[in-house]
Amino acid sequence: MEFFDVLVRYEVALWNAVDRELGRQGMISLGLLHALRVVESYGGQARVQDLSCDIGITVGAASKLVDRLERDGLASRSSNPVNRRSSLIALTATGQQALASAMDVYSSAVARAVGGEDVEGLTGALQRLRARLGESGVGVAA
Amino acid sequence: MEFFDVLVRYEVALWNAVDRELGRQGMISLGLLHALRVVESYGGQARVQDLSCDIGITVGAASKLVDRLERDGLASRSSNPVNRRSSLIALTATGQQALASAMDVYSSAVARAVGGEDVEGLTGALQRLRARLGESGVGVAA
DNA sequence: AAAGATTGACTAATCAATCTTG
DNA sequence: CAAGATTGATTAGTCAATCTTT
Repeated sequence: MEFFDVLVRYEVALWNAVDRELGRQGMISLGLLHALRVVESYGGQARVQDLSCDIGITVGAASKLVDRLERDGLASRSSNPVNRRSSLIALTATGQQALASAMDVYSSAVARAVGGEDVEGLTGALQRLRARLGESGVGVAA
Repeated sequence: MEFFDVLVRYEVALWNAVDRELGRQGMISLGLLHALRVVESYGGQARVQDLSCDIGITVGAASKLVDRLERDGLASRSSNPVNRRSSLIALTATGQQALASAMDVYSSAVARAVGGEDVEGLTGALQRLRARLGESGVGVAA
């Protein structure tokens, strides 16, 4: 139980700190950066569902998120030739630019935040826990 | 960097899973539970600032959160005799009840989610990182 | 003036309903 | 009908401005 509290508090604190650091240096918000990284990870073939799943928000929220990305010129939808129900989302040149410069600030902020702490073991433990969560059935309809 | 991604993804996934579990069993949301626990931790003497700090939201958001708690009959403000600028927030009987029954579901959900995994070392590591974050100056005006 | 809180305008989530394509 | 996405109503957050008390 204690574990959950500590995890949540640290995650929130780290997120907010990195987000403020991005803002102070004139970059996009961490929320947007997070989204752009997911889009990039699909190599210009991301679907709304992919964002929803990888970011951990609902499909509706992901759809509106893509609206904002398009409105801000960071990404664009194009029709999927294989399946006309969905569209494919790719970064624009502006989006790639914004991603790259924000990543510099992000990387150095995270590095500074964790300091010399050995974080590899921690990362592995969190990955195991994530796999465990899937198997646990918590939050899934009986 | 990888660390940050893994941390955020796990935290979001765990939060959502526990929140769904609470909902499925007719309990208050995890966000509300989180707030009630903070209020309780101050023993009926919580200020808006305390919620803001402990939850990691702005003071404005915390003020509105307390509005909702009052509206739903879970907590109430009373005037602080020592300092009339602030008021003191305490759980109502209904709030204590809601907290207690939600905590049962919450505890068993978290326990089930982490399974047999040894989480003590992990908790300690996260606490060290949190202290480290404060010292790092990330997200603080130069 | 600073500390504590509140409010208003705006931005992002949620869920449920809906529309389109397979 | 199922899969994929969008939309509308509601709920929570952010920031900046304001009000009261110290």
